[in-house]
Amino acid sequence: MSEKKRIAAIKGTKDILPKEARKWQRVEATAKRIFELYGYREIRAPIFEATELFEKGTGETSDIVIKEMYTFKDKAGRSLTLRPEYTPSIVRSIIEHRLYLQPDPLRFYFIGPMFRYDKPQKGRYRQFHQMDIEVFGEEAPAVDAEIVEMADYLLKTLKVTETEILVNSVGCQGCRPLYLKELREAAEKKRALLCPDCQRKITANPLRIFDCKVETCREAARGFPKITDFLCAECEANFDSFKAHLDSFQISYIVEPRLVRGIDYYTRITFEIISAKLGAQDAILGGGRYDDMMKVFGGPDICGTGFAVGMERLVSLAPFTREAEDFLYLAFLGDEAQEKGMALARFLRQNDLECLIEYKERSLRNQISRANKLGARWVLIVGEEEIKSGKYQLKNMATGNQVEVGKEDIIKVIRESA
RNA sequence: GUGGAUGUAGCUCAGUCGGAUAGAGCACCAGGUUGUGGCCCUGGUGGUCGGGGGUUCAAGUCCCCUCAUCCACCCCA
Repeated sequence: MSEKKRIAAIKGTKDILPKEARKWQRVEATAKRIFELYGYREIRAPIFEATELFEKGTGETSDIVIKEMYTFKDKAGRSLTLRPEYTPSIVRSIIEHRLYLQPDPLRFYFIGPMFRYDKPQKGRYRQFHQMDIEVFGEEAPAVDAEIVEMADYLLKTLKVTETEILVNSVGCQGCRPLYLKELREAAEKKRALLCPDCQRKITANPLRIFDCKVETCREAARGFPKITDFLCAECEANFDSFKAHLDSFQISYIVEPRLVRGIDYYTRITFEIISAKLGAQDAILGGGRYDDMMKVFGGPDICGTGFAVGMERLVSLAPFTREAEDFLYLAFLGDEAQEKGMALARFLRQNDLECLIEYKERSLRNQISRANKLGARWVLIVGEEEIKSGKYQLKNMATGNQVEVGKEDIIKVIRESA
């Protein structure tokens, strides 16, 4: 504590303390249950991979690869990277284990930490956690719609409200380059009206001009071409079908032609679910289709689609009612009672009852006071008299009522009152 | 990487114009009550005032640097 320099958690990381971890457990359990209902199965890949995996998968022009990766050399000189996202790992795993030759559907989910060297702020951390789901080998837009529906169901189940679903199509290798060219030309004509930042974006990433908050930029951007007007016939049909399925699910969404995913591999359908309660980092989850990644890694030509949920963001939005902890505090008086008490605690735990007992002698008043502060629902008193008679005092902390019970009846009384 | 705000006890925060042993509430520990919690009363533990340097007779207070946190840009979950 009073050492010269105390060691603190690394910038952008944080401890999830027990109270908070309880929320995470609830959210994760709910998500797993729902993912499994839709036929997804858990997959777990290593936390670090060959750096090349992300350079090729996430994309060498993406911000993530250019400036946000935790890359290091191991003792043999290999370049390794703490994963900044999960999709490339899954693709690698599928190829490595030839999972596409299995009869099982290629539907996976995953929960775990990711690492990006970003400047921390609200909803953004250097170690953060994502839940990912991915489907491979299904190109029908019905599956994209089903994914959005599943995400929607997850949020509703967790009682996350006031969210918006944004959808877009970023086109394919055929139509997107054409659009970008048109957009650049349109922006170039209005260069004088744009802020310095947006002038830079004209060449770097013209789609981002749409995000600018400067009024003159917004004004100018209104006249710019939209990707949705440039989709090729196939992409347009694909997008229309996707939207039609969402309509039949009666899921409302907003077509947002400005929705660009900052990862290079996306093709066609992309989507995001946002909440205004999150601040500047407003995406709870985001995803889309990546039809070319498997090929890029020398695997079969299998398409993929999926999304990633930001756990920190989701947990912060999910309302959480703390339930009373159903546990028993065992109060003992004297050495003999301590021995008896420890044996009793063991017995109760083996009968599936959470049980706490002190390790040093304290007054009964003190013990019951502690039981109260800790939130115990029951106190079992073990003193000399109880040991003699084999009957213990079982106190209900909420009502203050106290009954005398034998060892075998403790569990019974507690279960019956629940 | 750029910009702004904030750092005083475990938590929330006072601390005047630079002035004496750095405070409060909550929390924690003990006692008031030899075998019965919550309320109340009494006492106690806990701080190198984020760190370093400077100005000054004197710095929690003023100046510089640094670190951390928060917020925003960028980008994303």
